[in-house]
Amino acid sequence: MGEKSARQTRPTLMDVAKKAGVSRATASLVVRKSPLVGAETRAAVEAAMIDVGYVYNVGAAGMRAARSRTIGVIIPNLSNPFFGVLLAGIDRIVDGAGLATFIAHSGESPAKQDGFVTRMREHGVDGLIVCPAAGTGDDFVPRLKRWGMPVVEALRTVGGGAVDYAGMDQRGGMDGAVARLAELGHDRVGFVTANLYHSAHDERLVAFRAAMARHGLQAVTEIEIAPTHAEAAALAARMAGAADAPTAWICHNDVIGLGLHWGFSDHGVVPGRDVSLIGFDNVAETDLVRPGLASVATEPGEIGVLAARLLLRRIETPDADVEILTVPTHFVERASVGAVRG
Amino acid sequence: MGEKSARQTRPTLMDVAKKAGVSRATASLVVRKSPLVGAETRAAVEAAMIDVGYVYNVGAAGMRAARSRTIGVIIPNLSNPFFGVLLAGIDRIVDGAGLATFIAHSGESPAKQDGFVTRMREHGVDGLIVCPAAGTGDDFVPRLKRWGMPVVEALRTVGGGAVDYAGMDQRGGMDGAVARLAELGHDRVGFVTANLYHSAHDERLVAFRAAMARHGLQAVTEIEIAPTHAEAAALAARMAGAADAPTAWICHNDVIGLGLHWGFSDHGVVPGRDVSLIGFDNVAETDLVRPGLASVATEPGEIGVLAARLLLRRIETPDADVEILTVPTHFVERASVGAVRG
DNA sequence: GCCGCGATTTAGATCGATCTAAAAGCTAAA
DNA sequence: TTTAGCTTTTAGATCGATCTAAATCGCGGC
Repeated sequence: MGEKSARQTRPTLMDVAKKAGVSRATASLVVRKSPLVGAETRAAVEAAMIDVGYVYNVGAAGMRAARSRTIGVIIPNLSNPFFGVLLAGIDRIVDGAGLATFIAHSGESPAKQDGFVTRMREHGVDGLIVCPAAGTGDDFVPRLKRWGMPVVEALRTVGGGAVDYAGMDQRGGMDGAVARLAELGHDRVGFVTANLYHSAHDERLVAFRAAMARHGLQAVTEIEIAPTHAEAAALAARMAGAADAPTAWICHNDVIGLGLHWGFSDHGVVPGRDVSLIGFDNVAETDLVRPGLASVATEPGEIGVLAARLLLRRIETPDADVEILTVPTHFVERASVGAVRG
Repeated sequence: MGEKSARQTRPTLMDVAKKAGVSRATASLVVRKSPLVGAETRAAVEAAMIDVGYVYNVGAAGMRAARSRTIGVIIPNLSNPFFGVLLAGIDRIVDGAGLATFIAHSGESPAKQDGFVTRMREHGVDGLIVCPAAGTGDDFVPRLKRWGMPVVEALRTVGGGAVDYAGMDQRGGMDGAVARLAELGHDRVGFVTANLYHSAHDERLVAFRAAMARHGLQAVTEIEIAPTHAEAAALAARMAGAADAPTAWICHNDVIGLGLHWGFSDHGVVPGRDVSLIGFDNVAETDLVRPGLASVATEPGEIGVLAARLLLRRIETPDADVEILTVPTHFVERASVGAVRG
């Protein structure tokens, strides 16, 4: 207080230049690490920068250079740790490349998502990584491309358009899961899917049907519920006493899988003995329940890394060929899976 | 392709002004919703904006106006869903105020955290919400304030300096937990804390001791471990057979609590019957394990909302009095807690 | 008809960097 | 000594908005 009456104003490149006895342009070359400046000039400017406490102004720089050194990420649901890990993977690569990340939480709402896209455009982000909210319209990505925005889709894709994509190969893990069930003698297998419609939703369902057909099993039931622990537990309660219920269940994700586990256990149906359960995503909690929940492992962190790399490449070379990257998935067996009771 | 050979260039306020037949300055007043412009002029400009497909350039605006309409958030660990919920709370308020959020993941590393602070300053964020990484030095916040950066601490605080803070009142929930244990006849209670040193770590320990003293109980053991499921399970394995082990455990967080639950269960020590367990944070998973893990409920989303409000206020009025906000916590009983075995 | 006053509108400077194109320095060849 | 050809440095325009201070427009009162 009172030390300076004027609102404090940060030193600019001009101040640095003056201090170092060079021109603004030369100082600018130094901050950009251009090879054009002489060694002693560079040293003098760098010393001056420290001396005056210079802080680079990315905004001003980006204005002239027409790039913000900023990207945007739109995530549908931050309270799912799965997306937290994805985000951490993205951040690692993006930060390593010297860019900063805007984050937005769509809450699975396409309307909110559109709002964020506008905001990101206003902020002039250099590119966007999107995991589209369930129910996103087919025109979403084409519109972004029409605006010249570099885009990468992660985990989910909409509209089937030609756009870079980083996701997972659902089939490998699904096949492993179904194969194991077949081996254990299960022939009536149910699938529980979520009522959020997006590409991963469909892919897992399709992968399930394909794997079942491949192993000559019949899908007794495909049920769709809201992906919450409580809804899944309620479903298990209904199934616990049902005649001709499947002897094994595969679930769209671990939230549903853990919920079924809860519901069955509470009704005296022991997973791994009376019913077999398999989830998807292999989150940390699958190890905590007794018996442990078998699950298909996916690598959200790795997918984040790939998505970020794709985006950086797209920003660098906007006309590069579209690339689709998938990381493999694999079945992780735990005690929730057992031989069919006979 | 080929429609325009020139690299596409976004329309500017100048284009809008020309289209509407007004000056750049007037158009600027319209986008800023100034009451100075006449109704029909405003309408004409707004029509022109839509007509030319105008996108506001926040960067350019911020340059002159010396504010970026941007804030930064530094989070220690995105894979913990607790922080995801915090982030969602922050985002809701910040977005509502028309600002965008930069997010950074320190991974509990003070060095990475410093790097992010630099990046945020370079981007000219209007303020910062920080949940300081464990081990952050006492000078961290004072340095930020010296730079004139509006700061709010969330969940954790370092250096005890005068700075806005949004956190939780650990004592209420802790007291509820200890009171219930006393009522059930436990008199030997252990506490498991984490080896990550930050204010919340200390607060919970202090709250534990105070509550124990208040209820005339003795703290048999205070153990410090790495906060992972596996470490906690290993601890439980060691304790399962130990003579004079506590009859009840309270844990720094649910990760440790769930890990103990796992370890005890695997060694035939049944939570709620042979030992009582209480966690902290009341994450969704406490309901999934059998018996359910009792826990102290905290509200990360609510804390995020408060932190965001504090920051917006601080940005608005930099000289406002420092405010410390805490949301109450409360004990949530589940079957992992039971009467001491006689 | 002229003046004053509130309501609108505007020209021009400005924010802090980058870009372009040209100037200045330097060495070595003619 | 001059010149060609580097390397290094620089002046000045520029990005797209906001700000300041002044100009312009209407309109009622003298």
